[in-house]
Amino acid sequence: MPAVKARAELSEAKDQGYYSIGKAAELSGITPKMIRHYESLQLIPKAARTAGDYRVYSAADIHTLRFIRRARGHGFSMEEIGTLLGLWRNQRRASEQVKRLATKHITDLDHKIAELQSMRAALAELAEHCHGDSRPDCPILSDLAGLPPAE
Amino acid sequence: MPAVKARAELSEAKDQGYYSIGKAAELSGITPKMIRHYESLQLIPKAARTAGDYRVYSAADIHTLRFIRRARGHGFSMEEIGTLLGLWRNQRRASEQVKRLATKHITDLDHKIAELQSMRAALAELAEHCHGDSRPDCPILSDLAGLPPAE
DNA sequence: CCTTGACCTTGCCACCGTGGCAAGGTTCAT
DNA sequence: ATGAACCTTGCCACGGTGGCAAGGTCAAGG
Repeated sequence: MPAVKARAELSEAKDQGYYSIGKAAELSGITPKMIRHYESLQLIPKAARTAGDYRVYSAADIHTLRFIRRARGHGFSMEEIGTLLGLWRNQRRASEQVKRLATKHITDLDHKIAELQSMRAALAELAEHCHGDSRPDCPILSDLAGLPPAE
Repeated sequence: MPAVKARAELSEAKDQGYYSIGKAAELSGITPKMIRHYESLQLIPKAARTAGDYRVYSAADIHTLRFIRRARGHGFSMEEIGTLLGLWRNQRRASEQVKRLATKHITDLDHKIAELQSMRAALAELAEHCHGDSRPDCPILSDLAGLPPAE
């Protein structure tokens, strides 16, 4: 008897406020591919399935996916997002835990920013002294070669 | 007849100023693993081999490896480094080409820096308003959930 | 001569986050 | 009933790096 209702199950699901993975992707801004990936990482619970084995998502699931998308936007790693989701779902969390995670992430970002900035500064300095014309002499290459800027 | 000289070939090579991959790694600051990887990417030419199939490196090879290490330190991608190596080896290059590559890379760095900085600013703002105590209310989670900072 | 240990060889798997493609199944509208 | 649009799983790729395993080579010392 599952076969009987199978044919219409997806549209039934739609009627009841459930979404296919494509629709969930559209609503959350996460590709179907990544939604499946997050499921495999156990970031999100296994989606319910129709008789035809299609995943279906509730409005609450979409909400979770949006949460993930925003967290990615802040640069959190998948692992951190897993923790954040746990805290979000736990009504008895302490805001201290969230803040600690965020603060740690901010210092990570600071390190990355500082690293990129020092690369940028070094390169800008070199590029500034490069003629940038048809001559071969170039302080950038000299630097990479480990020579004094022999310009 | 290769078998005759095989036994001593590595030490012979050493006498002639050639280095094993481990020594090259030590001198260049690049792990043996990555040296092999760069070879497979054709970033560096295939190393010569002893009769025992050990790779051997000349002082010039070490120089190239150092070049790569410095370029990585400036954040250039492998592909960009390939181009830089080509320019370095080409006596008739125009410094303009090098400068263009570097300038492009600087703007890439600027984009990344700006992205990280905006993440950092947003998070810092949220974290600042988080009590960070035992209470569950947290503007960081509210933000991720897409809610107004309901604090 | 033979052993020992340090080094080398190749090859495969992992990370992270994402994208692509292929081969097949389902659903829906015409 | 057919075709288009969607879904399913599974594998491969990127970049750049690390790890591990199973085997070969080399130098030194008993």
